[in-house]
Amino acid sequence: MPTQQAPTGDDHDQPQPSLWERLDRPAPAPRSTLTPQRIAEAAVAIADTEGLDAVTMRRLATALGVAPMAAYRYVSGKDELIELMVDSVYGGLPLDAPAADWRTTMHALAVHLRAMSLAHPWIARAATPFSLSPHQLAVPERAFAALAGHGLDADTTMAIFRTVAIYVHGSSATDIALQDLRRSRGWSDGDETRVGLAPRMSYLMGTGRYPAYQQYLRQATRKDDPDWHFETGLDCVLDGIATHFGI
Amino acid sequence: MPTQQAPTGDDHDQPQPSLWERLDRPAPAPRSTLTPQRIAEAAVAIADTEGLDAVTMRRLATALGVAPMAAYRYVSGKDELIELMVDSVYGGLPLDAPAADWRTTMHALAVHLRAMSLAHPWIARAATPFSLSPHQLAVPERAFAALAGHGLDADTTMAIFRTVAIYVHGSSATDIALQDLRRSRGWSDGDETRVGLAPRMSYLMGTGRYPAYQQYLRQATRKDDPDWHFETGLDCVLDGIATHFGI
DNA sequence: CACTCGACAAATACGTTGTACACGCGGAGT
DNA sequence: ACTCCGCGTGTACAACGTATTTGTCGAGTG
Repeated sequence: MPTQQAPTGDDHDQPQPSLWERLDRPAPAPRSTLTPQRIAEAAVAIADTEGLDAVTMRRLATALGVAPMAAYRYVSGKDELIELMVDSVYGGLPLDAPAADWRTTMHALAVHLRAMSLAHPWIARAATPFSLSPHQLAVPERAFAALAGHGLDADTTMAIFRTVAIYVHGSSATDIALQDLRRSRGWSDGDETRVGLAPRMSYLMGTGRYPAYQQYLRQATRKDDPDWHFETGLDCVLDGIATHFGI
Repeated sequence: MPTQQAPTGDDHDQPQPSLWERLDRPAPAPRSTLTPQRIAEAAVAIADTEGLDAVTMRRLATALGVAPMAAYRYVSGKDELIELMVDSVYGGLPLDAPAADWRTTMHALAVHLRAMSLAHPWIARAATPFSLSPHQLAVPERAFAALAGHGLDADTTMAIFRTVAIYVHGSSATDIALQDLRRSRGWSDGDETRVGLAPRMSYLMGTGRYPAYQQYLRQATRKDDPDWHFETGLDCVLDGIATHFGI
């Protein structure tokens, strides 16, 4: 029913709603000042607790206590909203003073980036490692500074940073994908996940087309240790940089 | 939550026969015009030419010449549709016979995976490198076979594959993100992109907060050569594996 | 101090999406 | 020949992003 509760229906009878009528109307609209920061923080909070898909212009608006379209004064659309969210999170990245050697600095950078991704599991899906936002740019800036002074040319420096950044980004994204699968299926620990995946697995292994993979499943002992995998891969990447460029 | 539709009572054996299991059971009947293969191919065709967002259940249905809901007989929802699309593309991956040494095999695998990602630019966004679909599983299977015989334990073997796969995936995803940005803004070559990005860039550089990055921009000469970056990073990763594990 | 006006938020509306549900048809098994 | 089951159709709905219109606050001006 297209009902309309607007009290201004027949105003020739009563020029304006009476004082009492006005009095218990919901709220005089506290005129909360909206800022990009507040918008970003609210959106990040929603994404952190309910996932990126829960970040809806309407949901964001109710979280901010404003009307659905209010945020459009500050962002041109949802894409910009997400850019804003990503930059906001990168703003919280700890960029400690560069260590003596490049490797320590790059390792620390990688660890911090990973921690950031895991704390905001939506960010890997929302961001490319190389967007041109102020706080994201601070990451290559730090890396370039750490790599300077080894006689590397600009392209090589970028290639090194790119390789590390991509590895960290992809590694976190992989961990998070599994985490999301778990959450969406309601599995808590690794064993429950294995049980949940068992039908699919036993079908696939039953085909006999994956003997090497099957052997891996039987012998592996660190399948549930993403940190070990992360560190091992990162060491590989850093070792590779060191030997490939002799630094 | 007691959520189980079970429209027909023959599934008390197994709750869900898992897409893939259903897939290679004998062709149900020639009388139906719709098959998972046809659905997957049509969806992939749409995604290839118009992007992943253009893959809509309705759009897919019209491409197949059927009613909007028809595909739901074969996939339980859009998620399964995308799984099907990804597996279909992986099915076209050339897995040539393993070479003598692991490095050649892994390098070839990486190159083929990259070619596949660039040919279907939506796939990096749609897939994790480690989904459990039949054709995707063939990739680690091949890698494990290539790495066998070096005395590596199962966890290490997986770590190596994981590192390479993540690098390839992330590298392609990065290239594609830039490509998408170009296409969405209508920029054709690298120069046009630079012109389009100039305002943003000059603002950011004007803040003076990124001296090292600014220097990179001045000195770099291979900014538009993603293949060079890919190969350089891949060589790093493979070198790292070789030295880290002494193989 | 009254008034105007521009900036901002509210309200409403539209087109599109994924998908639940009930229906009709047509060939295979009895 | 009749039945039944699997397959495609049609209709419907809630939720989404966002364009457009409408109201209202508060600073600037005389």
